[in-house]
Amino acid sequence: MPTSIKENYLKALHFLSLQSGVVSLTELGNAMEVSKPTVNDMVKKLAARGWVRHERYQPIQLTPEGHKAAALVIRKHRLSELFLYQVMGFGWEEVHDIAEEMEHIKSELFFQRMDELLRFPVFDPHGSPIPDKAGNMVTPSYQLLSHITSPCCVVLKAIRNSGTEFLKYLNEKNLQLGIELKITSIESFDGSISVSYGHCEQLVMSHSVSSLLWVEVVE
Amino acid sequence: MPTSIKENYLKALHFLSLQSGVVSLTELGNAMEVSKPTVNDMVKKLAARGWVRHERYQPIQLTPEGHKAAALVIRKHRLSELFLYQVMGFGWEEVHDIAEEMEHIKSELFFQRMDELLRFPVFDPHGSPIPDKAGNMVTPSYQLLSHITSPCCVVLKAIRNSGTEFLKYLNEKNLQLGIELKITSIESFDGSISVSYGHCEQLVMSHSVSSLLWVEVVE
DNA sequence: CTTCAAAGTTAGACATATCTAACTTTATTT
DNA sequence: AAATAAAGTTAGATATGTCTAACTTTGAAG
Repeated sequence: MPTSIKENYLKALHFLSLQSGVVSLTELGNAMEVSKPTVNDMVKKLAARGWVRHERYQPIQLTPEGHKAAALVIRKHRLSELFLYQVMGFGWEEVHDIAEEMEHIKSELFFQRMDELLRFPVFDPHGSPIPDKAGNMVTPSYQLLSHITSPCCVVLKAIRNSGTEFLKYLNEKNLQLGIELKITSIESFDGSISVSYGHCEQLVMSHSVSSLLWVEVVE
Repeated sequence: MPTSIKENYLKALHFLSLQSGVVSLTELGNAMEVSKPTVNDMVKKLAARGWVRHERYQPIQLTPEGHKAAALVIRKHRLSELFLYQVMGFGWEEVHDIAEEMEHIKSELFFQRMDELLRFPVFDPHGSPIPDKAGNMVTPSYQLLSHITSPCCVVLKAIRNSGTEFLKYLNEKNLQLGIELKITSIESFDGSISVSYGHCEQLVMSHSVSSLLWVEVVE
């Protein structure tokens, strides 16, 4: 049985290994805000349970079982977020922190009922895919708004960061998932992007904002 | 901050001290299913935090702060039970175990929203009172069905034990809160009670069943 | 191809929550 | 009042998750 601390290590390993597939001890330690010896010990325990592969001085890799265990925690997290949003009426900027606690509830019944009530949803309130009971999730091929190189129309599909502050910023600007953004200009020197949408004539987004928004180009 | 383990000790202390106001180390150890030295250590920690009063070789007593801390955990538990029952559609026999996990969620926002959605309820699905945010709860003056001495009509108001097995038994017999029971006879030698209600002509309840049902006499 | 900083490991420590075995105190029983 | 069982305490051990300080390995730069 993974303790909730081990579940958090698994989640961190999952997200950190998205790019290269492997994770360094130091990276994991930074993500979990613990020292290197702590990570080192924990990685041994995770390896003993078959969730990671690790050889001395080598980077860490999640095993298929580790990936599945991580996905099932992420499933609980994202189902919780959607439940908080849809059933309990929380704002999308409030759900992450509460879901961070709910994801460690062990009762399978609880999440099964949630899943049913929400009609087996595939996306959470931030547009992230919800893994199914087997730990599989869809992998939409969105692009980061910051990667768009020429003016076009895009639809906002997902938010890369579910931190409260950033979501509050989006609320202020009336930016919700599904909204259509018309890109009017791209400043190549600082990467800022001007968009218009809804009742907003022009919003200039810095690169640090546009790099957190997943979009889909409208043909 | 009480860890979830300390919260469980506080709950146990609350329930065990209902009768006499004090609790022995041994009683608490039995309730928590831990050894006496473990209880002894924990009691020192609880005392250090001001939740219990304890002198060597003397019984343990919750302080007012301890009582309040316990009541706030019980509040989270009972709110969760009602939420699971009313909003999520669980049966009253399913909610206890899930609420046992939910009660340790720290987010105040979560329980505040629950409270609002449920319209500030005063009783959980088993008829137990829900403490308010200050830790105060109503104390209804019900009687145990097993204490009734002469045939009369009573209304089932609360269940003393929220264990799954007992509640499933009540489900089978179609016994719900609010139902009116006509007591037709009382066997003084074994304490069994015959009742009729709803579509049931006669049900003979053993003392062990009737001593778990809180009722109110109908005038 | 040596040097050296970054990455990783080891050793030893601490806090929490638990245990068993042995000892002390309290209170009841004769 | 002495004996004794029950209740409570102490001592010493274990598991988990964490730390700092010191040491080793790896790999990149000169």
